[in-house]
Amino acid sequence: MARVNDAVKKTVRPEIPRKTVYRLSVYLRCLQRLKGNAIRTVSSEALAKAAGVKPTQLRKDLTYFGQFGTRGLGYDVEELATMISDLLGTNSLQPVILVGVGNLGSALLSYRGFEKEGFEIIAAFDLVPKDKRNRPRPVFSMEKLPGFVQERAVRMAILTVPAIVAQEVTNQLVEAGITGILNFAPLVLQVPEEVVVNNVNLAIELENLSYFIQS
Amino acid sequence: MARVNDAVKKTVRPEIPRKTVYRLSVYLRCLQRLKGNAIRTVSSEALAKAAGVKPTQLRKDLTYFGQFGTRGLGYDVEELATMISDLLGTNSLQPVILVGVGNLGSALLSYRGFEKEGFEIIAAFDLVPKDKRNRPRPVFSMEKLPGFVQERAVRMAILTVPAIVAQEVTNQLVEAGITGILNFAPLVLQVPEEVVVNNVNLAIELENLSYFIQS
DNA sequence: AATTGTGAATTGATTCACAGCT
DNA sequence: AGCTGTGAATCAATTCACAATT
Repeated sequence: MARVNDAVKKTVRPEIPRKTVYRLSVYLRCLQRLKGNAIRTVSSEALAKAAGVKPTQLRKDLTYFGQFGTRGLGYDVEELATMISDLLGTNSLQPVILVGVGNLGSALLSYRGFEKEGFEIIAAFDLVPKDKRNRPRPVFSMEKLPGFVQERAVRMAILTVPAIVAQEVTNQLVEAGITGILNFAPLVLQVPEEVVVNNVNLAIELENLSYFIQS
Repeated sequence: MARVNDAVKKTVRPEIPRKTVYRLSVYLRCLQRLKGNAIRTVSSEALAKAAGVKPTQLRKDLTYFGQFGTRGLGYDVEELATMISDLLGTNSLQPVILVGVGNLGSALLSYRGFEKEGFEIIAAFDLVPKDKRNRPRPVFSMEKLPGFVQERAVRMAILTVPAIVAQEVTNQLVEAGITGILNFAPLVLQVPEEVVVNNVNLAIELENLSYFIQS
């Protein structure tokens, strides 16, 4: 069976490793801290140490996107922070919706930690209408979702529904135009390839710890 | 510069990739679902599909720990689930404490999703005493922590304190005998090497999505 | 003198290909 | 015949080593 298109090779995109993009976020946090301390310049060594990686890894990560340092001197904190922020698309506040207002969902709704990182949960959706007391955001019924997403041009959703309905809700989200899903349901979501899913599973994180602390 | 101990090779431990251990948790979830559906036997192909990986990866992952299948037949669902659960140390309910009862901390405290996965948050700690209403668990002041951890032989902690105090609190945890930390604070914790830290950072997950959904 | 940027080397993870059981 | 288990091959990520630059 001859491989007809061995030479075709996906397409030209530089293909940045996902881990590199994660680390970019970590670097950004460190840079923000430095900026807060009025530090203007940082070497790859110092920044890498703060981020918990090796200096060469930091430099290699950055070269995927260009050259940002000055040899003999290091990186300009402000400038590097801006460039990473631009890259990640977090310079402007991004609207996010949350779907599934159960225990964890409510929890995340009242957690304001996202805002200073460039994200705002602008609305939540659930099958069953929720008690309005103590809710910092509107909770709409699911039928309102498609219209809302379109109107407000929302692209990202936090999914905190029970596993049994997660795939179905995901289909609705995709249908509505959501292209990024932060999934807390413990299952593997099937999505078209233009949609990105990041999974967070706290039980799995605990299990993982559990394994590594044994003996 | 001759490499004197090229032959020495760390030590004998099989050195399981961390990603393999994560996937073990995913396999376990899938097996539990199968078990719920009264399915007794599964092929690497079917299980891998459910877990969102390639069959060879599943098989390779398992071989780190031994041989569990029957050629021509597949794996016994029950048996494989038990062996993974044993391996992860989640067959017996594990006590976990939570430190930092702010927004996210309270959220996780009221989230009961851990229990059916083998973990129980048996107590929470905070610097400032908390309103007791609506709290499903006791919230103790930090001074009580060392005694509690020792008495109840707790080894794992969920850390949801503000970043500014996270390192200091971590030191206290390590001092008290905690060896596994699930860290939600957005910084890199310094710990002795026998202590394992898993980081969960929701803002970073959103940022990462944000990057990948661009254009 | 200090520090970046980067090909080359190395290390690690995944996938292939098939031998070995049942 | 079907499916696992695994060494070898491939692919990807990290680290090294050093040339280039300020």
